[in-house]
Amino acid sequence: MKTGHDIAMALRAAYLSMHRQTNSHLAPFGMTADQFVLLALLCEEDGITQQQLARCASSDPNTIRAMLVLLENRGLVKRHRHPTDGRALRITVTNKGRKNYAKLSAAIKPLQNLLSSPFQAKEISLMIKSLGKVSGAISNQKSNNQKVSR
Amino acid sequence: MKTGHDIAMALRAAYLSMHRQTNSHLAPFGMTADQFVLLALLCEEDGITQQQLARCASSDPNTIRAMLVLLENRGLVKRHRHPTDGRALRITVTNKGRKNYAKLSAAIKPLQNLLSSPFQAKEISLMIKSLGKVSGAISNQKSNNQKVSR
DNA sequence: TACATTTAGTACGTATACGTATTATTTGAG
DNA sequence: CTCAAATAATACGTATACGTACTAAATGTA
Repeated sequence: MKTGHDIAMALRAAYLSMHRQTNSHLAPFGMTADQFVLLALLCEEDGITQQQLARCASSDPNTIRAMLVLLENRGLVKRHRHPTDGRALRITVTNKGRKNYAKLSAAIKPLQNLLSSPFQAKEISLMIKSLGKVSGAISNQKSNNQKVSR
Repeated sequence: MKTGHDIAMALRAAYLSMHRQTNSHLAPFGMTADQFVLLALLCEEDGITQQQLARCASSDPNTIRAMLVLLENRGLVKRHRHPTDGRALRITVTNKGRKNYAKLSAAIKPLQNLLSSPFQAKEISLMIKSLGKVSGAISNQKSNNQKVSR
């Protein structure tokens, strides 16, 4: 009988494999898998804040900031003050960033196809739904620490 | 239509959520999710080498070494020279390590149950099988760089 | 046996993940 | 309007992930 621990180990193995392979595909272009995720999110929704980006990327503000600094130093994104919220920074993709994204996107297409190749369309949506259940079941757990009124 | 990219993002979200939650459950005991994985593997199969551990944990020798050094400094594992292979190190769990494992194992049981709770038994094995396909499809890709005879 | 090749481990550097603490700004209650 | 609470970003520290380069030991082959 498979347990939660088995799910965890399978998830770990799949994620780490994918991450490693993605990194090795993108390394020749001087980009990491995680940087590519940010760039992809930003190209879809330009001008969002670091906070929003952290949520979309399932990451946290500290990590996002560190990555954005690297991307900004390479001229792929820019961080502007938010017009109405003086605390926030809005992130936009530069032209160079968009060009890079297009190139990289093409470069990893084969890997993405490989990722979906062992599945039928139905299996894919089923797996994605299952992965969503995992995220959901677990992240709701956070509410313990979240609203401890002090 | 869901693509390889959608799989990747769902996998990322699920893994990172799980990892974060596991860490926060284990932090009160001074242990990380990844250290727990090593300890669990070693309790199952005591005396394996760092290489084998790297494979079982879907990780790499550098990472494994760093983690084992931390665990050894806390007296949870020991690294002995392999009796017949002078290059290898065999890792064993100490009594303290086993006691810790038992305690931690109990501590994260609720989280593991939560992880499997949104699923029926069949769904679980299906998801694990799918995750295995992902790992398999992708890690075979490595053969490109693997056997370039020079 | 001699030597090229492979393998296990290590050293070092960069990128991520994320907890905790701090600062600046916004928001909301009175 | 005033001030406490919430929020966005940042600074800093530790742990992981992993590439590359190196050393030592094992192995296979001439």
